[in-house]
Amino acid sequence: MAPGALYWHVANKQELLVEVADVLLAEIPAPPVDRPASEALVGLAVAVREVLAAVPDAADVVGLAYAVDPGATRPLRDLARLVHEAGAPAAERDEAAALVVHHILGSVAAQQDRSLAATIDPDLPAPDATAEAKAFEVGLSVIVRGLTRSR
Amino acid sequence: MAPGALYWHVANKQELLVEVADVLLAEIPAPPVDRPASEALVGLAVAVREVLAAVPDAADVVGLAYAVDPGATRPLRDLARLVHEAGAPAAERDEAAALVVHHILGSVAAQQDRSLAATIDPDLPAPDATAEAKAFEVGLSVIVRGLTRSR
DNA sequence: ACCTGAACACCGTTCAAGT
DNA sequence: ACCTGAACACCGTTCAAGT
Repeated sequence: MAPGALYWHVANKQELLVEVADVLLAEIPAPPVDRPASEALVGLAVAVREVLAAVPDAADVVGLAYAVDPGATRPLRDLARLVHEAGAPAAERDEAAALVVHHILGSVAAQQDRSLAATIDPDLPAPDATAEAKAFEVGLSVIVRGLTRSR
Repeated sequence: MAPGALYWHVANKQELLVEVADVLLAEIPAPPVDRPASEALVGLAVAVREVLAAVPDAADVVGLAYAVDPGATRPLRDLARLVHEAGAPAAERDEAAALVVHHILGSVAAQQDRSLAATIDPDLPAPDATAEAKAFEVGLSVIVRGLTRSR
């Protein structure tokens, strides 16, 4: 297809990227209902992070879509609901959910930045995926503590 | 000056933006020593966010620099120290500091994304800077609670 | 309805030539 | 040492013309 053909389907590049982000997030399974909210929240956040970590530039794309419409995708709506059930007051639900999303996207972007930097400059160490995931979960646990503390 | 003249001073645009970010971060005052760490942490995070929000692409640029070398700039070193003093165990200090940085950069990127989207699509609301700052502080307070809870 | 092909403006970058 | 001016490749977007 010629590049210009895309503009029959979307108004601009941003709109295209939003649809790409939707497709990426759609393959994430719904969180379990028979678990504590804080536990389900951690599981969902880890799942979202895993999916995005595999896709170059995923953080930018999803970040743009989320910034424009935070409730556009089901996994991120689930995330906001679980944040509330895990202890965030209703009035602070969206702000606390944004914190979780920022941590996910920041973690993905940092890992991809380190990976890119390592291929450009061979002196730099390539990131270890399991260590990155573990560091992410440490930050997550700080958030979860902050949420449960607030009810 | 002609645009090409810049390339006598820097290798590429990314390097230029890194220097811009460094200059901006450098003018952030050191946190006060006569205040509780959690309070100083909030003040510093807010100051960093304010400065970066004014610079296009600041989140990407600082994110890349931080991913490669988290301790490169003084304000971000101060941030990691205050995170520790606010309650993060030494073993989790860097991971908790990364959480704060992710929240700062995510908040800045989201605000700039929304601003850009509003100029492209006039139906979308332009972001309100003070509301954005307030939402950021709600997330920050969740982090601070999670930190103080962990000691 | 959907696509091609050619065009346009814009931008990051290079480089020979100037002072 | 530092800058200009012209060039280049690349990319987002438009649009008339095709099927």
